[in-house]
Amino acid sequence: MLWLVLNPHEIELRPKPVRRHVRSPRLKSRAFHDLETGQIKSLLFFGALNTMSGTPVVTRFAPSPTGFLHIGGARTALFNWLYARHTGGKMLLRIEDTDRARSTDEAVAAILEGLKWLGLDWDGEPVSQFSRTDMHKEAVDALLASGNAYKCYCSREELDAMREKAMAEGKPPRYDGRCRHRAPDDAPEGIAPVIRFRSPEEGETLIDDKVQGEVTFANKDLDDLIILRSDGTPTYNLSVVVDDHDMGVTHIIRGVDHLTNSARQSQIYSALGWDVPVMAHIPLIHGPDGAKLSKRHGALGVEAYREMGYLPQAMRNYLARLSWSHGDDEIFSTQQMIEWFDLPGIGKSAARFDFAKLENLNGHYMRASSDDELLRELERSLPHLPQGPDFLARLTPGKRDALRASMTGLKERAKTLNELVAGAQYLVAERPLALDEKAAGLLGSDARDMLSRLHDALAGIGEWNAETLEEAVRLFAEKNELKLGKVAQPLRAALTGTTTSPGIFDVLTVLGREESLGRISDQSTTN
RNA sequence: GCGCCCUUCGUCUAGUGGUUAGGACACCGCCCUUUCACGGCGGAAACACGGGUUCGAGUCCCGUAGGGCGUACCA
Repeated sequence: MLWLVLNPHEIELRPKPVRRHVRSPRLKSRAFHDLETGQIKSLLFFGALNTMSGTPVVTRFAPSPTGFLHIGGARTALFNWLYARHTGGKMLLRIEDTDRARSTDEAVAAILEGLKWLGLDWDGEPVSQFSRTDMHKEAVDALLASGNAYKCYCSREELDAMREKAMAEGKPPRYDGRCRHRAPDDAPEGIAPVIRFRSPEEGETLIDDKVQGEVTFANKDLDDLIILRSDGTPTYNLSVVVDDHDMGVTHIIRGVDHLTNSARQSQIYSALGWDVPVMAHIPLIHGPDGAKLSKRHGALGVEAYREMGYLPQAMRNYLARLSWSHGDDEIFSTQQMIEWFDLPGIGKSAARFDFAKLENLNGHYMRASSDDELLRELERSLPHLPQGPDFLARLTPGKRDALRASMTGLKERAKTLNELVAGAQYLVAERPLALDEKAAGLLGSDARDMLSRLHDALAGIGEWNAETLEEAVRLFAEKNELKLGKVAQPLRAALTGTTTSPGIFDVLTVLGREESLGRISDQSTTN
């Protein structure tokens, strides 16, 4: 809850009937329209109740489409989603595209795609804030009519000068209110005015935030903000209030960078005679070096994480643990996350993004996946992975079977899907295999001699399976008075071109007799 | 500059006046072992600093330092 503390003088000055003005026919009809769809009604029946007011919880995620969905936005979306799911409420999606110059359709698509990949769904259709400007303007008119807003004719030059002057005097840079008391008939010629909100000059505005606690702002530090641009389009702080109110948002969960906005919005809510939703301002995510997240420190679009081979469930789990905790629990299913998530579990300090931990979690989820699940996930992801398309092109049905058969051994050696692809390269490689440096180092002339003898020993095997192969290789090692490692490592190098792979008998089995013997032969002295 | 917020191992965090300050990641060592992993066991590692309040402060208060956010006709 937020509320506004007005000084008595301010209240007297203002025309009182704010409530009547805001009930414009349009706003009212919207509300009825919602009721007619039956959505509200069904919510009342089936939705969990917001303990604060007894109404169903409605959260929203409201990104601005000026770029991809970055990691901070993704976590904000996750928290909103989690809270809505936890309470049995709804999460709405609203695209804050009122800045036409900076908003793009590509960004909208990227945000939607990012949310879908993360597995965060929303209720209803995404709402374009820009499409609702008529309604926003009506609220501006209502504010104007009630005396809670006024026209300002100051030029940008004047405003800049104002700011510089205030800075020089060590005061907060703010609008000095010079048009605040201008008489309506005192309009300068030929200047398209902006509309400013008439904010209280004294007293303070208190935000009772579910995460930040009670935060107080002196009203003298909050200047008269522009709510309608000179081109007649509404600005963010006004639009947000109107939309959140109209869309029935009960809980606003967003980054702390909005805290000051919330103070101003709280004043607008009051002037409009509306209740302020429950607020929860969550800490931001910092880069690994503690500085603000930037493109160089992990503020990548979620699609970048997909390209790095992370699993959505790992991302969800990792993101959930940033500034939120449930005791010592570290790894939990999405279902548990929903059960456990609540606002009191959110801390106030910012968290650094740690790729090492994300990777560990990702490895955990890969290992925890069944072989089939992981194979499906990999196939879905291949188009997005750097080596994916090439790998996919080589993945014949037979090799896909081999991949499936090798998954158990492969997945515990990979922390990302990219590592999984790298580890599976030997399955799709063509003879003769290229050897990496370490593998080449393993294949001296002694080893190559040994390989030709081993080739002959294996060629005579009847049934080609892990058991018979292990028996044969161990026997071979014994006869040649070699430790198993002395045989297995060169064999691995010949079979995979690397020094790292799943168990060597599994490799032999999956590759099959012909391919295995061929690869061994390729590296033998006599072939 | 001004306003608001933050500060427990390197990192994410538990902790709500009395704990040997716990867990996880990362790191180090050992075990397992055909490689690499996985797994198991063990280790090192923190209450930013200074004042109060209290019989007793990581926990409450004040200050200092450091950090973050905000300060637009962006959202």
